[in-house]
Amino acid sequence: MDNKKTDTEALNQEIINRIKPSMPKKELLYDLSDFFKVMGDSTRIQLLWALEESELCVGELSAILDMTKSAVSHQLKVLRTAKLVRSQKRGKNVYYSLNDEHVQIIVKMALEHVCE
Amino acid sequence: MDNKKTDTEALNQEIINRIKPSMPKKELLYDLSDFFKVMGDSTRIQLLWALEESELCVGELSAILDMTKSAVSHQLKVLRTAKLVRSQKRGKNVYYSLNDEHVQIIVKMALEHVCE
DNA sequence: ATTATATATGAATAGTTGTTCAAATGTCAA
DNA sequence: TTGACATTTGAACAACTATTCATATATAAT
Repeated sequence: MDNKKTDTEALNQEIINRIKPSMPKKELLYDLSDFFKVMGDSTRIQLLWALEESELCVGELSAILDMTKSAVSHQLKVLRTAKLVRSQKRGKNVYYSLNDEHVQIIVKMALEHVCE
Repeated sequence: MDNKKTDTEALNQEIINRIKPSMPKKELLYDLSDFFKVMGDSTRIQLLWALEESELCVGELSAILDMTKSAVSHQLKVLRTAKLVRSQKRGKNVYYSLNDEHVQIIVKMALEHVCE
């Protein structure tokens, strides 16, 4: 009897058939990678790092990071859209604070990975 | 006596002076954001996800992800450079496996954030 | 040696992203 | 209202990234 496939390919198929259905669905996949994309910028990490210490307004964050208020505001919008921070207007200022407990733990984990 | 600054700016300076020195150094910052950048791609997340189940070669990964072997190989190189996977040549195949325990925990944490 | 298979690589391209700049909005004080 | 301050926004530009395609390398079998 003629096996259509070479034996290397036969070996593959078994494990492929087992793992392929256990892969995450597209939507979850995008949500996951989008989350990491948001974390994958040094400006945004600095913002989260600072906000871990205290609620801060845009001007203060801009002074702490040594960056334009505009650049900071743009990045805060990204963090807000990702629901990682929340904002609250008080007078002329807009105060930002952390919105998610997971983030601090994830950053800590990443630190352990990076510092080894 | 003449205060050079308005009172809104005076309020700022105190908190800025406290937080600014506690910010992470540039190098750590880049290491951190580089790590998240690597995770911030759905193809690479799929690769890590699959490798969590078993050691796999490029052809198998390419079949599981439904992607070109070339594209998979390119992304595996990124993961290898980031030391998230390691490779081992056996015969004609190159087998990849996870190289870091932190990653699985971090992905799990990110999942919890994303699925709420 | 030649052929087939497995993987890696480089160049090219299309798409995405972060910062800057200028301008708009909103808030308070005089 | 006018002016000063705080923040947001949109457009533009440069830098980066993921995939494709063609090709190169390496291993095994004939």
